[in-house]
Amino acid sequence: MEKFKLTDHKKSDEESPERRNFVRDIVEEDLKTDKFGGMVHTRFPPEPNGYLHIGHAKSICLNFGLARDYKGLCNLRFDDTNPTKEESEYVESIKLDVRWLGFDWGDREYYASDYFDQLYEFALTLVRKGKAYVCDLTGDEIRQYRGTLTEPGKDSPYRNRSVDENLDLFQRMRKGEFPNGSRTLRAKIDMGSPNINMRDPVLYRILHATHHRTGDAWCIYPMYDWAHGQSDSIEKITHSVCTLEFADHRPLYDWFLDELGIYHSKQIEFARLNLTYTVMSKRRLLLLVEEGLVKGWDDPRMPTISGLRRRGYSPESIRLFADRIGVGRSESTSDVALLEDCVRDDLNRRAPRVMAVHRPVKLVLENYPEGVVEELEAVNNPEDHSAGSRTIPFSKILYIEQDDFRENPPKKYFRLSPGMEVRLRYAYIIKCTEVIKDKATGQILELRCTYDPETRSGSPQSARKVKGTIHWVSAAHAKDAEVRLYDRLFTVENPGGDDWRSFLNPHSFEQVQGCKVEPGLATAKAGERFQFERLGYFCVDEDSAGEKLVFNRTVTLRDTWAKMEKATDKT
RNA sequence: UGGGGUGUAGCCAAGUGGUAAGGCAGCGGCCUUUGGAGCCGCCAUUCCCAGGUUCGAAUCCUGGCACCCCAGCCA
Repeated sequence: MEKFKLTDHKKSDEESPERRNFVRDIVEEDLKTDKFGGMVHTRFPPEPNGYLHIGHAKSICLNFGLARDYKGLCNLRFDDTNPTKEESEYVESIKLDVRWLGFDWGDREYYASDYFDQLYEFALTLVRKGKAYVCDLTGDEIRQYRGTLTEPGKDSPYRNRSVDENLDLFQRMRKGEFPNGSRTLRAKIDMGSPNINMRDPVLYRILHATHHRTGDAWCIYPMYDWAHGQSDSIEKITHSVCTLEFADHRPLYDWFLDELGIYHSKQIEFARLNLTYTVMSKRRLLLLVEEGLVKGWDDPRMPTISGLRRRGYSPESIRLFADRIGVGRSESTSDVALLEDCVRDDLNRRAPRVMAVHRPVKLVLENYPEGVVEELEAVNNPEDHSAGSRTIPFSKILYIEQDDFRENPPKKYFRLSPGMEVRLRYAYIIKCTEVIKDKATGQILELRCTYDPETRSGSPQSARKVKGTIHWVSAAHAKDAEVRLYDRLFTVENPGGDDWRSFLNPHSFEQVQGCKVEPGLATAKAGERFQFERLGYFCVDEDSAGEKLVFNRTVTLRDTWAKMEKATDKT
């Protein structure tokens, strides 16, 4: 259909070479010096204690992206060393999210808990070397002995137990002879270290708890520091990428690997993602869910992968975002507008166009014949010739957007108003002749218009210049739909402090009933994405069923008119 | 005088001694049967500050300043 302009566009950023970042520099340098035998093997190590969010997506894209680009591998490893917080439900959601994002870990699905035996053996090795001891101090005492940020700690009175005694005690810890919290296994390093992580860190704690995978096989569980690096080593991870707060742990990470004399992975820290107008910590996200401030982990307002998915974000758009924000070591907060730009960028190329009216107002074409229905051709996607076209019904009674009519139009308002002309997309040019209102309330009930039969789309007369084009739907043929509009979850860029909840945006969710959509949408399936012309990108919600159509607004289209109005409001 | 880290535009971010990429946001304009998309242009004489080295410094040196992280038997 050549009468409508089809646009060409530059190719996706995703297809262009990856941008430079310091992690890639390190990897390339290691490849050049053959530090890891030419291998690149990364891992994504989530703790299954919550749902993944967009910050995890950054890490996933980094780790799996490194493996992809340097012909290496990336493992999925669950860091499940704390049975009191972890659940299988989270394992499943994490796997689904990583897969949905487009990454594949092959058969390399690992669990730190797979290594409990090995880790225990490693601990025995350390004990035998005199580099670890069983400590009977209570939690409180350990804290007191640890010293402070500015004062060194002091040695535990149990620090110099004999190897034999340590061996005996540790084995009995493992057998379950002692109650929770009564003893720990600690590394013997340096209580005077300026790095608190080196002040005899706890390796094992006693926890009589059922683990989601190992059941009751264990009652001692390894701490993060003890489990993580050794797990990396067991898997022969070359580059162990983690977030900045673990930089202080690196000396300990290295110490364990050196003492054990095993494969030495390299830990590299990068800055975690922060996003404006939302919160990202698992703790806060959990609170939002638990306190019912949102409808669940997959509430479309949540920055979780599942929330973004339900909102209509595509995996491509999230990967594009990850590429565009880059990877660095300086703490930063990315503008959510960039994320929004990424979905628009992706969906603009791919989402079929469709006409839908949010808040309908009836429009009657006085000079249009009664009972006639025309089938008009409409382009499915002006960005994609191959998407073809469809046919949409047109008749005497239509619905248009309330917002597309103003009785007293402001300057530069190009839409419909009394006596003015406007084009109905893919149809005719019409003129408004009368406004019928409710006498009591003044509410507009109906617009009376005439159409110009010469201007049917595609005819020579249709080339006539008219300021505005609006969307519409034929009243008799339209399907009813519910549309859910979402806005930013918070009203401020950085909702921090104890009262962060007070910045929740009361208008972040609006449910609009009685929307009218073109008939072809009746068969749309959950997850399908569309552009509602002039309004935004929408996707079919999973609540959609049979006759009941439900759409989520992913993001609005860029709206320069709204921007202009807002600007003039201010002056 | 605890340790670790970071400071390049409103937000991200390249830059690795040779005269400040790119994206988002913003601002103009063109084009348009989506006020969409696309296209064009503008947007850091200066890189936290102050000294120094050098023909030449965001890059090197010295000294400051600011911010973030660490005192879980969480990860």
